[in-house]
Amino acid sequence: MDMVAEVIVDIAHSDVDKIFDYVCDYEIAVGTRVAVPFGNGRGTTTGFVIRLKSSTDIPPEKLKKIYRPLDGFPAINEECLALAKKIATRYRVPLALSLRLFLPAEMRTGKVSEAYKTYARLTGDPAEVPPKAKAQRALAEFLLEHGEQEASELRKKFGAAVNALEKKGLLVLEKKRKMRDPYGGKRGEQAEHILTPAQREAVRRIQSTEKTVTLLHGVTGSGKTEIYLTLIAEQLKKNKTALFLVPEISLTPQMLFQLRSRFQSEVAILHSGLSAGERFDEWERLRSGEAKIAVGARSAVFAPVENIGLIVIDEEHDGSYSSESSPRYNTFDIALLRAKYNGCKLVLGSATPAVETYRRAKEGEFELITLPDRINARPLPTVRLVDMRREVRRGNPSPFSALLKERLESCLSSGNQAILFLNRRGYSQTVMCRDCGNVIKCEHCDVALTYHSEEDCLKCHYCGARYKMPEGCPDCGGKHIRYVGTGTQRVVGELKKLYPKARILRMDMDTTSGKEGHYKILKEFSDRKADILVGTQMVAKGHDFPAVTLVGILDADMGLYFPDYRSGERTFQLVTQVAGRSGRAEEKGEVVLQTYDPENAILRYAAAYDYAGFYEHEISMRAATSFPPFAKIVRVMVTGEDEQETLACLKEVYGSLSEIYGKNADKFLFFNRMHAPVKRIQNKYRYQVLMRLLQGAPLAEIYDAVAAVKHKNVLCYVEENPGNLS
DNA sequence: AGCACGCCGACT
DNA sequence: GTCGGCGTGCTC
Repeated sequence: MDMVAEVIVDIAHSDVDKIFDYVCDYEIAVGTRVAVPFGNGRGTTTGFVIRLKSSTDIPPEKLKKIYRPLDGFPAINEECLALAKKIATRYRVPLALSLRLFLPAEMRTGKVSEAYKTYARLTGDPAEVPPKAKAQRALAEFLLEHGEQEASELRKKFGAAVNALEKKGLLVLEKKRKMRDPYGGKRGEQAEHILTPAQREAVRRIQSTEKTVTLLHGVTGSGKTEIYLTLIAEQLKKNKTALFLVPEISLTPQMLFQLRSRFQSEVAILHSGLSAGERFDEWERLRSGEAKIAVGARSAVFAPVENIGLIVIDEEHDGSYSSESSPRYNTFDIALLRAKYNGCKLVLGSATPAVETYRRAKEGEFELITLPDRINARPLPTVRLVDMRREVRRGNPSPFSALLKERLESCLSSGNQAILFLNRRGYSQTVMCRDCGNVIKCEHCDVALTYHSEEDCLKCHYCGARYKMPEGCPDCGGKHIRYVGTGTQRVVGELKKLYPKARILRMDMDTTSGKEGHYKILKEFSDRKADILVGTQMVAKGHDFPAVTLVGILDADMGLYFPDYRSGERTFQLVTQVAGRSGRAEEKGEVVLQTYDPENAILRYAAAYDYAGFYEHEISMRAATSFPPFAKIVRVMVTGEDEQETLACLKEVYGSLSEIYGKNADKFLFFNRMHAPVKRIQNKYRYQVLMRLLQGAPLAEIYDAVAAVKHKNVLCYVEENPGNLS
C-alpha cells in the first residue's frame, strides 16, 4: 500500500516551482520536510510534503522514492501551508520561497540541531542510602525535593556521589533534550496588574467588537502594553496562543524580561539577535505547544503556533513591518489572514498611527479606541518652536539657537541629561533657501526635489521631471540657497567648543557598528556616563532615560523635504516620539524644536500633540495630490549588472505594461519608465517603471506581466507603496 | 538551482 | 584530430 506524496522541492526557482510526486512506503504527515532524490545526478534535495494521494499519472520508471523524513514532525502545519500558498500566489514567488518564511533559516542549512544534556532522576527511596554515605544521602534527598536535575550541575555539588548512587540503582541517568534559553532565563520583577478604568474599557471593547481589527490609538504612556498583556493572559486561560509583534528596535532584553515575569516560559522570542541554536529551540517550543506566546519582529508573524487567540501589532506605523526583500509582504496583511483563519482579534497599537490605518478605522473598517491620557496623569513636555531663519539673520551660524543654548546650560547645571536629535534621513540632497526657508518642490507632485550633482540639476523621484538648478531662491531671490543637513560629527564638534566640560556621546551609523552597538551607547547614556546624547533617528526609539529633561530637535523640518509622500507623516511620528524622551521621571521635560519653517502645519500639530489635527491636514493633502490611500504607487524595478541586458529587459517589461496601461488608462494617474533615482547599487544598474494607480486598476495583471518576463542575469520585481524611492 | 547533454573555437 | 566553452533542457 505505497502512498504517493506530492512534494515541493526547496529550490527557489520558477522552473521547479511545481509538484513532484514521490513514492513513500511508510506513514508520513503532510507538512513534513523530506530528503528526496532530485535531478540527473545522484543529487539530494530537501522538500516539503504538501499532499498525500494513492496514485499518480507519472510513468513508474520516472517515479522515485522519498529517502527519509528530515524531522519527526511536520515543520509546516495546515494553516501555514495554506498561508504559504496564498503568499506564493499573491506575490508571484515560488512556493518554496514562501514556505521558507515559516522555518528558522538555520533549519534549512542543517547547521543547527537539538542540544542534549544528561539528567539524573531518583528511582528509589533516600532511606535506602546508608546514613554513613553522607554525600549520597544528601544527593538523594536533594533529588526527592527538587525532582530531576542536570547531571553536570549535580556533579559540581555532590561529586562522585552521582555515579555511586547510579551504581546502587537508586538513580538513573538519561540523555534528554535541553532547550537553549536566550538571555539565560532572566526575568523582570513581578508587577501588579491593576488596570485603570480607561484600560478596562479598552479591553472590554476589543473583546466585544464584531470587527476583527481594532486600532488602539494611545499617547505615549497611556498604558497600551498593559492592555495587550491583559488580552493575552485572557487567551492563555482559554488555552489559546498569541502573536505579539513589535518593531525590531524595541526587541530589547528588558522587554523580554517584562513578558517573562508575567508569562514565564510560555513566552518564546524570535529575532535575529539570538544564536542559531536559541532561535531554533524557541521555534520548536512554539511548534510543540510548550510556549504559547510568540514575541518578535515582522517575521514572527509566521510563528508555528496553532489555535491563535490574539494577534498584536505594536507601533503599527513602523516601517519595519514591510518586507524589503522577496516576497515583499506586509505584516498586517499576513496577520489579518491568520486572524481570519483562527477567528481571532487583531489589535494594532500606536501613538501615531499610519494615516492609512487611521483612515480605515475612521471609516469603520476597524474598531477605533482612543486613549487620550497618560496613566500617571503627568503632563507631556512643553514644545517650543524656534525660527532658525531669524538666527541666521542675527548672525548665528551655529546649529544651536540662542534658546537651545540657554536651556542646555540650565539643564546641565542642574545635573540633568539632554538629547540632541538630527532629523536626517539618508543623504538626500534637498535644496533649501536659508533666508526664507523655502524648499524647492516638484510642480506636479508636491514632493521635494533632489539635487543630482552629475547632471547639476534637480529631479523629482516620483515623476522623473528635471529642473534646472536655480541661481537664487525662486521665492525671495535670496542667495543663501544650499543643500541642507548638518552632520552629527559637526554638532558634536561645536558642542565641545561650547561646553568643554560636558561629556558627549554620539550615536549614528558610524558609531553603532556591530549587533549590540546601539544598545551599548544607550546603556552608557542611561548609566549617566555622558551628559548629552547626539544622534539621528536611532535615539528616538530605545528605552527611557529618567534623567533627560531636555530634548533639542536641531532641524525638525529636514525630514519634511525628503522626497517621499510620507515625509510629513514620518516627521510627525518622529517629533512625537523624540518629544516623548523628555521628562519621564519626576521633573517635567521640555523640547526645543528648531525649524526654518515655523509656520509649517505638521510641526505645529506635532508641537501641540494634536494627532487628529495632523490627520485631517494630511489626509486632505493626500486626497488633493492623489497619493495613498487615494492611489497606489507601484514601481517595477529592473536591475542587472549588464546595462544593455537590463535595458533590454526594461523595454520588454515596459512593452507589456504599456498594453495594460493602454486598456486601463483611466485607472492610471501616472505611467512612465526611467532611471531609478540611484542609478547603480552594488554594480547593478537600476531602471524602473513607475505607476500611480487608482482603485480598481489591474494590479494582478501587472504582477503577471512582470512574472512572465524571464531575462537571464536581470532581476525584475514589483513594489507597492515602497518605503523609499531610491 | 544544479547538472548533463550537445554543438563550435584553439591546442598537444 | 581532441579538449572544453557554456547555451538549452530536465528534474517526479
